[in-house]
Amino acid sequence: MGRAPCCDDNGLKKGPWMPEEDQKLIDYIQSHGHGSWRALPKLAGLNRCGKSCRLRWTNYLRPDIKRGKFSEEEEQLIISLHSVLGNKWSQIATHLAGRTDNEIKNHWNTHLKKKLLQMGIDPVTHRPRPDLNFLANLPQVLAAANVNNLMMNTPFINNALRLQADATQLAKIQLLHNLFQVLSSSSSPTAATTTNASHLLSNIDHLLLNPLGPTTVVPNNELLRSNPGLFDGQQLANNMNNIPFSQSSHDLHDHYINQAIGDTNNNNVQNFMMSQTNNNNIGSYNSHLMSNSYFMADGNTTTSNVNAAAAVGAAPVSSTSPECSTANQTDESNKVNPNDISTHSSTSTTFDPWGEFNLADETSDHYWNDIIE
DNA sequence: AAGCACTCCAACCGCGAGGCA
DNA sequence: CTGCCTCGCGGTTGGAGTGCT
Repeated sequence: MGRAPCCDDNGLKKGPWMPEEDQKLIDYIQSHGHGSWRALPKLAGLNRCGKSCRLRWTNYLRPDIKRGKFSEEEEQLIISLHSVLGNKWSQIATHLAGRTDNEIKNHWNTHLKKKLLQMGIDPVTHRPRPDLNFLANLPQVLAAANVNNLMMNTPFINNALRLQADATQLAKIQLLHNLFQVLSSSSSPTAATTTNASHLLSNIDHLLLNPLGPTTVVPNNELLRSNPGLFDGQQLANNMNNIPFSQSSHDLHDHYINQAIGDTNNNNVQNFMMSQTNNNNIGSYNSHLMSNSYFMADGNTTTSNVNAAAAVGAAPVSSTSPECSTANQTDESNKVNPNDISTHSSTSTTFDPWGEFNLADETSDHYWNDIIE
């Protein structure tokens, strides 16, 4: 019923193509075009089904196919496009000249997916993975990110490395946010805890923007005393098992990027980024959001991000299009319309959200490593 | 050198969309 | 409107290649 007959039923050849078969296919298509793929094998003298011929031509023999290793730029573009389009390989392929959907799909499954996973990024959602397996690897990721921080001070920022640092920063944010949730949902909170948690939560917006910035402080000893299990690894793990990476965090991320992205001409954003960079935090939280929205906070754009944005602009993904209705699709409502780039504002702040808490000396990643370990 | 495990990618499979009678 | 047919897409597989013990 409506299905092309299986090759098996017709005694047609399957499996790898011989050079002679390739040549017959090339010769025929070059002189006649492919026409009906179903009819082609007979006309070309091939003992193959039309489907097999079509695949061989489109994935291998087509003259405009570019072979060889994927460049760094191509990889970045694939990642960017995948974050927008999901597993729409054919759509992604239209933006990489000479690459086939099959090739891109293979490269994604064999290389890029692993790369993202190693960086603690969920290859489906392009967000940091909320699971504890990632947290178990966080110290290594943090160590790697510290090395990468140096490279991120260069004008031409490597997007993959940026993503890696983003993962680190977001993992911290996630940890921070979940700690607050643990605090605020404590079954027997002390008055001090309640006050502290309330204060923290009321200022979480700022904390999310600047969780480990120059004014980083940690809760004082009273907070720790009243929550003896708070920084206990096992208890933290148990608690976090029950707390999915909260959507509200995502919303806050997007909220802030929407503010920041509109301010690429505003020195505040650049100053903020610089302050983060100078404090070895590189504003990667922002850059994650920027990369998700295709633009960098410092006003620079990477080729891949520009291309991705252009791709979206050129071929908008409609939520009503059946082509784009899979579960894998990224939520377009979270994306920033590049056309809106001048409509937002950002503020530079010196507000200290930790307020009542004592300053701590531990402002480095070691502090976080210790918490996690 | 042999055996095993793992990686990579060309090719296949099954499904759905769309055209057409 | 219905059913047949073709095409394209995304997921999966199998085997060649490679590295390790």
